[in-house]
This record gives sequence, structure tokens and C-alpha cells, in this order.
Amino acid sequence: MTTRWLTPEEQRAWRAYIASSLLLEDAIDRQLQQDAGMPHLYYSILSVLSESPEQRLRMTDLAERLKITRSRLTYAVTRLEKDGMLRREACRHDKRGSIAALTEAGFAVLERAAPGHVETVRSFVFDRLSEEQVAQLEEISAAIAQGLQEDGTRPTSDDVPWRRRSSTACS
Amino acid sequence: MTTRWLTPEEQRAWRAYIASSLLLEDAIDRQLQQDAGMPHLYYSILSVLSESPEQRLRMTDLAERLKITRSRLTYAVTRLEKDGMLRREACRHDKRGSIAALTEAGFAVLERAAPGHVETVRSFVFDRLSEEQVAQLEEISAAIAQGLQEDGTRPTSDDVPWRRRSSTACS
DNA sequence: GGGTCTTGGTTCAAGTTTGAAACAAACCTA
DNA sequence: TAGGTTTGTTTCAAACTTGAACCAAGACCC
Repeated sequence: MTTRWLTPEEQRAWRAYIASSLLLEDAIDRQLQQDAGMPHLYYSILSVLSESPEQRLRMTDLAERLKITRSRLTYAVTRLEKDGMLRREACRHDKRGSIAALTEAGFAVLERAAPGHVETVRSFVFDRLSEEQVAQLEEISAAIAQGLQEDGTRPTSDDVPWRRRSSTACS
Repeated sequence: MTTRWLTPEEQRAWRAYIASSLLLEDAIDRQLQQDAGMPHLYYSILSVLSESPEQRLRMTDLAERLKITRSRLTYAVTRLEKDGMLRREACRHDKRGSIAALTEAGFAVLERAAPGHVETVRSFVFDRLSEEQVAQLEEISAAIAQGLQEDGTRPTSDDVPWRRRSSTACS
């Protein structure tokens, strides 16, 4: 099967997407590092916990919600626990389990940083999009996410034959 | 000024966006690590070089195109140079300058990996979007990127007063 | 009950990113 | 043309991520 290269429109969209997501992640990380002393992902951990029943969640569930690996979560939670933002608790029903529970201090940090974070997201994203575009963004993101979650088996190079060609590898 | 929290629509869009971008970056990194032995960013460096006149570019220009810091680029280029994918050359006109030049080997790797990469991007992104959505994605991304580039000064916490509130910190 | 398979979580080493500091060359400007 | 600033790049230490390996504890099976 010969490669279906990207059309010019697709290339433009792809590049714009890559650029904007790099810039955005960067800006948000910087803002939160400043105002909350932690990167975006860590803030998200606290945020997800704060919305969970009893402000606590099992590690695996947390990782699943955040779409990150368990090992990455372990590291982050260790740091956050060290900083007093959350506590690890044992799971009654399953002795293997570990539960992350938001502390008062964690909640306080969240409360203090939330307005600035929302303001940042708003000013860089939603203030620049029409209502329609917000809806479009959700649909597009959902469509992409769906494909990425439906099964863990990803195509390996064996499934993808290739042929010579000189440039525009689409970055 | 009281915080303008996200509307439910905005929240849904934001979460979908965050989730999809994490998953996508992840999938692409994994695929390229498998097939080209390097993460997406590194592949992009080679890709950008391959499209540049003489297949070479100054560090700063490269960093600018890729929207990454110079220090991050330095590290990546050092690794890629070690692997023989590119060469550093001195800049004739400006002795401070350093130029990254794609090697034959680098080009070969790019050529070999490109079809698989494009196939991955296509299958996870463009195969799931309508033509309209592709156009929408470009517009949305461009709008976001524009705001993030127009000046380096980002709002600090001082610009953003806050008030108490109990949850949904929008992650 | 004693294998064996799976699941939940952590650990470890290697690789990457960050941000501030260091340097050196180029560019003023008096 | 000396002194001061800006620009281009690297360096360094600390923080973070990755993936494979590991260790229990549950689940299944005979």
C-alpha cells in the first residue's frame, strides 16, 4: 500500500495544531509554576481529586482519568505528598490498592491558584474562540481521543510499508 | 474583578482537548520511538531541516520554527549529532552562530520513518475528521497560537485577583 | 490447598526538560 | 575605541518522564 501523504490543508492544520499545543502547554505550565509552584499535570491531579467523592481516588482511577501512565502518576503523587498537597491511604477492600486523598493544604493551594489558571486558559483559548469554535473543538478532540482509547494495540512499523520519497515528512 | 469561570461547554471542550492532546502526543511518541528510535520532537527537527534550503538552519531559527526553547534544542541537537543524524557547522557571517545540517544518515532515517509517521497521524487524526473539521482545527489552532506568540509577557498572578470558591478548577 | 495468571502499584536507570547562569561575539554609543 | 548592552548558544543542576522489571495481593483452576 502506498502512503497516503497529507494534503496541503491537512499539513497546515497539523502544523498549526502542533505549534499551538506546544505553546499552550508551555504557557500554562509557566503560569501554574509561578502561581501554584507546580506544573499543569500536578495541578490537574489536585483538581481531579477535589471533584471526586470524599476528595480521594485510587491511583489507577486517577491515572485513567488523567490519561497518564501509573508510573508517571506515582512520581507525581510522591512529590505532591512530600509537599503536603495530598496523603496516601491504604485501600480497605483491596490490600494492593493505594488511595490518594487531597489534604486541606492541597485544597487551599487549588483554591488560591484556580482563578489565575482559569483566567489564563480563558485568555489564551476561549476568549479567542467563538461559541461555535468551542463546540467544534470539543467534537474534534473527542473524535481524536476516541480513536486513541478504543484499544491499546497501536500499529507497529510492520503494518506500515513504506517507499522512498524526498521531503515533507509532515513534522 | 471576579473570576470568569468556564461555562459547562467550555469545560467539556477543555477537558476533551487536554485528554486528546495527551493521548495523541503519547501515541505519536511511541510510534516514532519504535520506528525511528527518537521522540516526536526529534523527528520534527530532522523534518524541518529536510525542508530548509541546503537542509540546514541556525539554531535560533530552528527553535523558533519548532516553538521550543533554545536550551531544549541544544540538548536534542547534541543527541542527534551524536547519533549522526545531523552535523553542527559554524556560521560564517556570525561567529556566535551555530548551524544544524542534516546528514545523509539523518535524511535516510527520515525517509524511512515518514510513511509510518504519516500513517499514524492520519489514522489517529485525519481519518476521523471531516474536511470541514480539518479546516476548523486549523483555524482554532491558529487563533490560539497567535495569542500565545504576539508577546512574551504573560499575565502573572499579580494581574489576576482571586476569590474563594469550592471546586471545579477546570483541570 | 497449591499452582498460575492477572492486577495494582512502585522502583530503577536512562533519557528528557526546565530555567537560570555563564560565555562569547556583535552591536551600540559616547 | 572602551564600556555597556544585546544576541546566540551552551552548560549545569534539579525536576520530570519513560519503560521495563519487580513485588505483592487478588482471582482462577485443578
